[in-house]
Amino acid sequence: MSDDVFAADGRVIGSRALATRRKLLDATAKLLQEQGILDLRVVDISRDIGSSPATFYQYFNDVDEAILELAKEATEDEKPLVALLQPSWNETDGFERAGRFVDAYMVYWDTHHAVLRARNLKAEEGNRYFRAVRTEANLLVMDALQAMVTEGIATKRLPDSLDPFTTAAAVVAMCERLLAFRPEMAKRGANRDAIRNTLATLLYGALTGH
Amino acid sequence: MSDDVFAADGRVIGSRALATRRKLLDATAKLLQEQGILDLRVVDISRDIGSSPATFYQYFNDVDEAILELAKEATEDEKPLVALLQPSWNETDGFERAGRFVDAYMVYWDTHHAVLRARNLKAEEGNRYFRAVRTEANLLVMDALQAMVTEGIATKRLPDSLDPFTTAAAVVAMCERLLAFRPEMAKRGANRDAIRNTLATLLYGALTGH
DNA sequence: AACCTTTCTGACTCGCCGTCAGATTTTCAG
DNA sequence: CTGAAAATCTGACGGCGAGTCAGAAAGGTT
Repeated sequence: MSDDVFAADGRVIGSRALATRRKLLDATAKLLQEQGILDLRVVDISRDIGSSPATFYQYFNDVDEAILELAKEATEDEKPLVALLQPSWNETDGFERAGRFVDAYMVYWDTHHAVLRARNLKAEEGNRYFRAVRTEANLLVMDALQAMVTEGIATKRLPDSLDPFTTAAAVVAMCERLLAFRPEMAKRGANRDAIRNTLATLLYGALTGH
Repeated sequence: MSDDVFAADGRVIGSRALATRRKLLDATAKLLQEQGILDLRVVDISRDIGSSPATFYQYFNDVDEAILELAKEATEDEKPLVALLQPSWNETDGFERAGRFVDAYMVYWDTHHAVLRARNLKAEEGNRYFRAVRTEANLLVMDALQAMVTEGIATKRLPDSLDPFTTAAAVVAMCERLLAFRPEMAKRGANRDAIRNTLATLLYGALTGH
């Protein structure tokens, strides 16, 4: 397997081109954050790196392809989260570790929220490539979460009306979406610590039954 | 206060125009569902009702305005959900009532998911009007949820590390987002009943502490 | 029927998308 | 160092959808 990066026409690209491609990706991420996916235009991305639209199409067939690449890069940053779930949380340090997981998740979300939001929208609208990337990212964490729930059910701390896979999905869903609400919750008085502790309490309860 | 409906230029419209406006809203909802917000074009909406783009602009300043109207209509359908949360769930019938709430929420979501997704995207991207509509919709249910959590903390069934407002937000977040995952979860073996029961169990636990 | 009001639309300008031929820059053999 | 080949970049263009407006069409009133 090769680490070569390809242009839109399939040829392998050199270091100058690689740098241009990188600048395009960074500009895409920046504008996605500033303007949102609905107002993201290839013209603006190109202009941002002092180049012409044609250059963008040298490296990506369309804007989606660039966003997809960014989504894949974001997935990389999700991998370290798994370590915070293993081994399973126990009664001694479980709640504290749940808090650390939430902290790490918040940093991850803050770093990538514009890209993740775009990824999720595309996935929900049925785009297979974005679905695949989202599923891969979610499964990373969900495998570990699912194992925790299964263990909780086996030791009778959790009711067997919980389906482990669905519970894992629910936990991911809660983390993702609650953080999307944060700006508005802040206006209504819920500060970062309240959110952190509440989320940690809910996760600790749902995953371990303690 | 009047129930008059206005055209984009502010004049009150008659019954023929009202019917046209209705057709445009219905077509917008349909195409939003079929094609997603990223590919929603005024040309298509107009064509769908056998009319010209100019007609659309008689009634809405842009596509957002039509979607906002649909989002307001969806909020109406959320109101009945509140009744399922009052009075608070107790040990006798609580779990069963949680299940009924989840059922109703699923129907609500299935009916309006395309519009709600668009509403949420716009709200998350910072659009104040969509934020206001989303907040209003969420508060409907969250007020009741928050009361349940406050009661659970007062009776020591729930830990006081939970912030009632945040917990209510987390519950709404979980419902909303988990349902968005549903199509993919189905592929991995989680059927409707598993989702329903898991969600009901999690809600019952998080809201009442039972 | 003549006139007035409401509603609809053809036709236009503008800006972005995506393409391609050719210009520019870099590489490297001799 | 030089000149030719390879890699990279871009000006300019056709096509399409957004949004506007003047005037056409439909409907209502007397």
